[in-house]
Amino acid sequence: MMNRTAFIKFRGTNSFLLHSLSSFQFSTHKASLHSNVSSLIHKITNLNDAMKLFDEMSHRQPLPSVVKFNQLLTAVTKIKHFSSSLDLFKQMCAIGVPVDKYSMSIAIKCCCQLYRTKDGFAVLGCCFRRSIAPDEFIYSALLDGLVLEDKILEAEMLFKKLVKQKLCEPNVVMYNTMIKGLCKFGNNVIAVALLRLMEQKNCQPSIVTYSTIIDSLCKDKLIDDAFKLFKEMLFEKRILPDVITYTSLIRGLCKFGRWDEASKMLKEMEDENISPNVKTFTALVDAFCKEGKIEEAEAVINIMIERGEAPDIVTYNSLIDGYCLRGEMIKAREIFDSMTLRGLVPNVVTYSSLLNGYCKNRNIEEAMQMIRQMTGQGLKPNVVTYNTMLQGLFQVGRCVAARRLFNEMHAQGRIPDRCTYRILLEGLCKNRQVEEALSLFHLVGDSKLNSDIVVYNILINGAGKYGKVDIAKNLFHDLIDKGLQPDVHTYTVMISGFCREGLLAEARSSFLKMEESGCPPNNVTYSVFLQGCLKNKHYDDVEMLLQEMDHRGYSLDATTLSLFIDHIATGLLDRSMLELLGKLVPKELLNDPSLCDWE
DNA sequence: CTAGGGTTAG
Repeated sequence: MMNRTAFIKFRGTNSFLLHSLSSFQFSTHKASLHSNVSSLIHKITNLNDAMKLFDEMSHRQPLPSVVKFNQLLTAVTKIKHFSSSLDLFKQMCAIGVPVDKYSMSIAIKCCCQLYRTKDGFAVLGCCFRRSIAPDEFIYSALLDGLVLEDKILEAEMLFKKLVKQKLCEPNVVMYNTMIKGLCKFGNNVIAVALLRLMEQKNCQPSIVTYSTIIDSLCKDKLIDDAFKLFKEMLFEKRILPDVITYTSLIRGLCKFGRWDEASKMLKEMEDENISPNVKTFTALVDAFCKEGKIEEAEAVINIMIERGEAPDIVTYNSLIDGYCLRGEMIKAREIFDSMTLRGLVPNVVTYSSLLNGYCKNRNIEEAMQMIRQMTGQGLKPNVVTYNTMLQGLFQVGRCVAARRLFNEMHAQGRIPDRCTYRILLEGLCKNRQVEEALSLFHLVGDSKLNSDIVVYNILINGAGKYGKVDIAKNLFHDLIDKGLQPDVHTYTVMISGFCREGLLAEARSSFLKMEESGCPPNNVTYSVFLQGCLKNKHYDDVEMLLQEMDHRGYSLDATTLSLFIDHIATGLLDRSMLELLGKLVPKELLNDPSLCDWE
């Protein structure tokens, strides 16, 4: 190894000497760095090293070949520093490196990954001007960019144009990108059709093709279809699944509570010598947390640590969210702190979960403190964060503060989404400002926001609660006119509104309409209707309703049960009803002492 | 020296 002085002497040129002296970390490490640029590029793991190397390269006389620069850009792109990579590309142009097709394709890819596909097309224009013929890599990057920006129609147009004008024959990667786009919008059927088309065109689908569609099917709860495709891939195409394919299937199974099958899959993958990785474990952690099974989630984390897989930010976020959902904020904070100690930096998702937890616990002060902490760390609240906070403020009745926050959200350039809108409407209704909610609704008018059954459910519920049954009825007709499909909630809030006004006949006819419309009542509907019957001393249907509930395997909630008990205690209902009621007591209430003194 | 698939929050 050369020492520092020897190296400087060896290099000789002034500019390099000055540069080296100004660089604090100069050492033998850099000497070897010079001797073989390629091997150094290979070892690039952080942006800083890459930038230094670029600087060093650009000061050389003569300049290293464009290939070396491309290699460096590739490395920077691989660590996802797209905008730095673009900067370097511009510098290459500026210092006169003769950029080629590779450089161009990297630049285009970076634009696209930065959600600047438009700029990507501008660079494509440069290609034409410099008579660099774009290849499948370049078109593929552009397609991916369009899909990334949800411009699926434009992607489709580009794809078709490539075929029609014979600009390039779509290959498996391009098909996969198109399939990803279709899946992103839930077009599973068309995605499969495209898979068939590529087979027809003799472009063999790959494991990526199958995994993309399998994942999408799992997300849409079509697990059995996913397995059909999985078997096709395995037995007809003889393509072996990998950890990604397994993880998608396992996530799908867990998410829908099919734990036994999930553990069978886990075993199967281990038998195939495919080890679960962080994402596989995190899928398990997340599903357990969402079901409130935090102990199991913690156990998974312990297993993964034992097996040498470090939980990452997503793993911890799932766990934190699990504790927040259970309202165990002290535990959530503990995980948050331990995560920070492990050097993991909390992100917007972490904070949003905590915020949600505090809001649900009606601890607005802590939530506000959390927002301050997150902005203090340079994180900008996003729509989800604002929505969470808005909901929290409305929940504790702080409508003015909510409005102020809504204005701030606007000022910060965050565009309210359909959830924001629902939260505003619900918040206003819950705080006795139904008129305000309705005028907001009318202000929004015929926009897509109002073609939402949930919006109608909120307003009908709001109107019904404040004795405006006529408005509720109008809203119901309005939604039918729009071609929207009423759901269980819609009928239930209508029934609730009718009952509140003592309009039992109308409640009854809505209830009966549910079954006809293929939207059978659930246990909430039964409870609401039964409470309405009892409160209005309208006992004709009660026994029949209870029997139906029993047949459907539903149970009564605590409120409805205690109302029944009151009615029996005061002699309004006959004690013979007790036997039937006993069958409808939910298991978790059986040990409740308050319900022991029935007899 | 380039390309495509799986994770978290309202």
